[in-house]
Amino acid sequence: MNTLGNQALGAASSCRVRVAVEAPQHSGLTGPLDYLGPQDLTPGTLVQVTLGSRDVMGLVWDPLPPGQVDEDDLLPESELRPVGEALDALPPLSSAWRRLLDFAASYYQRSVGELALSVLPKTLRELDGAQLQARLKKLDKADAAAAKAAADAPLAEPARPALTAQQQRALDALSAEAASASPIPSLLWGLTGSGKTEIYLRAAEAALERGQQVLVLVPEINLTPQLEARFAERFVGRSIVSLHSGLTPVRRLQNWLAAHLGRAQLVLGTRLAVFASMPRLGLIVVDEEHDPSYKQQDGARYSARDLAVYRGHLEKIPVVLGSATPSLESWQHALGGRYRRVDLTERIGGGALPQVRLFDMNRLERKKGVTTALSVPLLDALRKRLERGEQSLVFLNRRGYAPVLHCDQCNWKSDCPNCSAHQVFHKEDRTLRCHHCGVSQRVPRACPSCGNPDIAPLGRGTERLEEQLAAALPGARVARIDADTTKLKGSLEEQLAAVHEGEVDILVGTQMIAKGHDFRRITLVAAVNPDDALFSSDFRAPERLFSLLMQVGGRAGRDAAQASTSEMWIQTWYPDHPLYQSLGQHDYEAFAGALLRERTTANLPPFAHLALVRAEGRTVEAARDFLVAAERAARALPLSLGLVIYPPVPMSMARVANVERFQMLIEAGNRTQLQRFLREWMQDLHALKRRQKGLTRWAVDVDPLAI
DNA sequence: AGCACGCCGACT
DNA sequence: GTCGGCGTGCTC
Repeated sequence: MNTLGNQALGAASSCRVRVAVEAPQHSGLTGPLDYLGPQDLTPGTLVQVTLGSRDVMGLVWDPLPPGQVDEDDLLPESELRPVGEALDALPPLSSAWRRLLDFAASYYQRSVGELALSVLPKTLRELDGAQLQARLKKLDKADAAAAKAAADAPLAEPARPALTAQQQRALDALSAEAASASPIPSLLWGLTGSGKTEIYLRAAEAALERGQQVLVLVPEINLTPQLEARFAERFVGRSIVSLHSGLTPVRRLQNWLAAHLGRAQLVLGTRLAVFASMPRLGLIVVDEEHDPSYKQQDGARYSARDLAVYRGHLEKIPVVLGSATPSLESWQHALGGRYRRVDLTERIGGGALPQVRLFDMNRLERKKGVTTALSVPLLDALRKRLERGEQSLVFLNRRGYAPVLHCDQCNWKSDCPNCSAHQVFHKEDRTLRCHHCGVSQRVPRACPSCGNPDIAPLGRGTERLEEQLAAALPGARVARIDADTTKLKGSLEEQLAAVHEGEVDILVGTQMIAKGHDFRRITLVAAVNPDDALFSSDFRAPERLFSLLMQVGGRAGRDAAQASTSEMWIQTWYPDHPLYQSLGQHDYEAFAGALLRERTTANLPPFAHLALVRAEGRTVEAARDFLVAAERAARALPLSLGLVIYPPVPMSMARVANVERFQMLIEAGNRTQLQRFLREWMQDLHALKRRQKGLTRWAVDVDPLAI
């Protein structure tokens, strides 16, 4: 690395520079490392540095305030290595951005370097100075051309629908917040179809007019094109880019640069976009803020929604969190006044929410050996839609034909050889497949254990439901949309188009069809077997079920003319369950209230703060022993009152792909307490890891979604 | 995580 | 003799 020495020597004087380097979490290196660099090296600049024997990308970090420097910990300058080439063609990442990353790294217990570098586009990390300059020049040219084209084209005034009185009030509330010197986040609580997107558009418009950039987060990649189209239509001539993991590397770099250089006025993206560098950021929108996809599930397990709120606080800009069924965390914040609640309770255009009918499955006469997936009244209701030429949607969140094959002579079940789960029977291709590790085999002709030829499917998935519907309703055009029918690229769009074209009478699907798609002609939605989630060990399962059913229900009655006749059927063995009762009234508020009371007594979030340490090993012992040692280390730390350490237990899915998994839970009364404890404990865990043989991985999950 | 260093077995 | 197996430990 010759180029670097020259540059370091060329500067008037070299001094100690802190550089966040791309060292993985497991190195145990947390903070930035010290290097020697020119005095005028601006924090936020990308630099090439040597780490051990290899060259890695680093990011110049802020010097420690003099009071915080621990002289004893400091390596003497003579042992520091010089920084390499600086990519100073790129404007430095801002101080606000660095503070966001400092916070995120420390909150989620990762090294800043690892986090900061991992949220930059891969291509950027691989570029050298000359390549970067070439890229920037190319971008300049493209920009100039686009600007010229925009100037030449007459600006058509986009159609802006008139706001309802309620929307106007909501927008006024958001504007008031935007005008505040340090705004608090707004929780936009709006039913499906109540016009939340229009509010986002108007709020964005106001920010753009102030010359600011706007960041809009959505939970899933497949929701970006839709929203992007909506924004593009409204903001003709403005520069809109998207940021998500589905982009090609070069595209991702281009879009990231456009945001970083302040040229993209709107940035739309999934959770990783919360780290987009935006110098004039003026508004952050988090759509469907309750969605679990905002929580990263590997690497640094951050919550993009929570970081969006923190970022808004840092930059003193408004944050809008939108949802029909807010997370209990956000709801509680709104109740406590930390967020401003803004309500949209009416559907646009006079549409009504479907009437909810709870069908009590206990009323079915039970015939031996007959699986009654579909009740007679539901079939009648479906038949009625069929006769009227209306569409129905039947929702079952379980793909495949049947979740398990069973031999009733010897009690054999189609267990997965690698996981603590059943292999699912897929009739279409005659396979048994594990949905966790992917292992697949042909369906056996007879019981592999006792030879009984009469092995039978137990329970039902979407494949079987499709079959049963077709048999029960001759002549109906039944279609199925789930992960199996949409494996090919573009096939989801294709199948949705067929539904829109009216080529389908009854659509069977998993939660895939719950989100975003605006089916105009559906007047009946049925959930045939939603009960499982009521008794899940996951304490957030009811919240998710409510939200999912609300969302699925929202697919019906979008067309005002048919809204009055639209229905949502729920087949349940527990029609009196409070969740269904609240759902029947479309009463999220009552439901949230009841859940919050439960959470208070059970001391669960949002009233407690949790962290989970997970360990994976080749053997049960390896995974368990690591956590046993971790527990011992934890108890040796000075523990403050209210901090609870739970003993290690196997995860609910104890084995996946032949990996044994254990976890242990930490519960704290408040965030600071949890943070302080974790910071200490992490040191121990890094040390323990090195001594634990057979341990494949371990990770800490702060604010875990499921425990 | 990489990557080097190091200390033992089977090859040209 | 030395090529290479992957256990151990470090990276400013």
